[in-house]
Amino acid sequence: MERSDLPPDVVIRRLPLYARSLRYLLEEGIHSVSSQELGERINVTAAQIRKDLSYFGEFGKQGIGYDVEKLLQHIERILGINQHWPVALVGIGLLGQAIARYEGFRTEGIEIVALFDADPAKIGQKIGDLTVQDFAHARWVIVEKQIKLAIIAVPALQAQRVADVLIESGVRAILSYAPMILQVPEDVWVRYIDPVAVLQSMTYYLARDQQLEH
Amino acid sequence: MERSDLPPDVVIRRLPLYARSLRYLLEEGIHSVSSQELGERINVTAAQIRKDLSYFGEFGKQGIGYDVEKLLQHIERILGINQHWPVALVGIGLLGQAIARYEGFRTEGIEIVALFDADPAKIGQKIGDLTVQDFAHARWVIVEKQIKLAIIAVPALQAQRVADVLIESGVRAILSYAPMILQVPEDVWVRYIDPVAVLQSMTYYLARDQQLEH
DNA sequence: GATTGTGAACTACTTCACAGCA
DNA sequence: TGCTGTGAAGTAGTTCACAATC
Repeated sequence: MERSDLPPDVVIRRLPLYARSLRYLLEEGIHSVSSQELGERINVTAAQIRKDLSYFGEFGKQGIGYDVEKLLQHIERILGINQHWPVALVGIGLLGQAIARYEGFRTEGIEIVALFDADPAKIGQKIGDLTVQDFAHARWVIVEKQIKLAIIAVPALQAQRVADVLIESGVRAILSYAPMILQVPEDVWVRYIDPVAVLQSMTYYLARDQQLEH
Repeated sequence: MERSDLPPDVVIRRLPLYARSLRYLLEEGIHSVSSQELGERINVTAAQIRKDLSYFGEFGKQGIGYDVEKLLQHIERILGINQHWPVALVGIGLLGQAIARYEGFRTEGIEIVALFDADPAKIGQKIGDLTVQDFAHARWVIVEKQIKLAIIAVPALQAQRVADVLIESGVRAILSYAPMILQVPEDVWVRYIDPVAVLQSMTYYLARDQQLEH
């Protein structure tokens, strides 16, 4: 393969799963792994893993496999999660609070450093060591802290307005929990967390199987 | 196209987005829509929408487009969300509580009808009109209420054990928030909500753009 | 005139299968 | 001998482009 081939986005989206699995291996004290073994843990074929990694270099040893720690470091470097990425969270409802307190977000490159809400009842409230700030001041904080990544956890109808402000302030990637497709400039990345859509896509298969039973 | 072609899973996963957009159109009082207009709202090409729908039948009118209400009904029928799907939620931490209280889950086919946790401090607690039950009793409840769908919101290391019990009890589709790939029989569907992985995949592009600036 | 439904063409992604190396 | 890295083959998904038709 030409190294000039850009890695497809599907590959980029699998890398965090590889990284996580490698971290679990390390915790178990396993220091060497083959593409086969790694694949079995995360339900991906061995060929897929090898092909994915080949976009970025040669990290394994024939006859042996991969050094877990080294491969993890390579992947973290590729993803940029060896760096520190400050994240803004907008919307401190129940979901926002759960996100703000979730330990899993305090790992590998990502740290929530600012909380925003427009509700006066929420502004000033403390969550962990952070204080909820007025969304009206978001711009200043985002510029000041050089925040490029944001999480949106506001109701559907407010999501676009919030996204517009964030992007204007310098945010370049958004993770949105709002059930609403956002319109953004093409140099901004948006991904969605949409549990309802996910459940509704699974009911298709359940309904179909139910048919077959009768 | 042969109607006998099975719709690919990507198509099934897009249907809930089409349905949601159609509901929003109805709320705006719009009763007719072309594939072009619908596509612009959800950032999907017109051809994609038409092709997707063609797996299931012919729902539009040449020169006109689609009747919003009728198309919505067709899609809800296809997805099986015209039926009622009782859902079990396991893990009533902060995230579980946010999920249990989230209004968005109380729509279109889906209803959380049982809450489980293993923590004695949580068992008996009321959330909305539901009472948190001991996970040890999950099996009986799942069989009794014929629950086929479950949401897992427990820590990573407990997720597999929880999934095993759920599946043994009759659950056939799982939405997991745990950062852990589950091993399940092939007739069980699993999907993941993994915000950390999503954020970490976006840092790739941010890091790359940062490179280009220098 | 506008817009659907759909084969055909195209693009993207995955898997195969094996040379090459430890 | 065992396992990687990778072209080639195969499979899946998207877009094109246009006949059909409202």
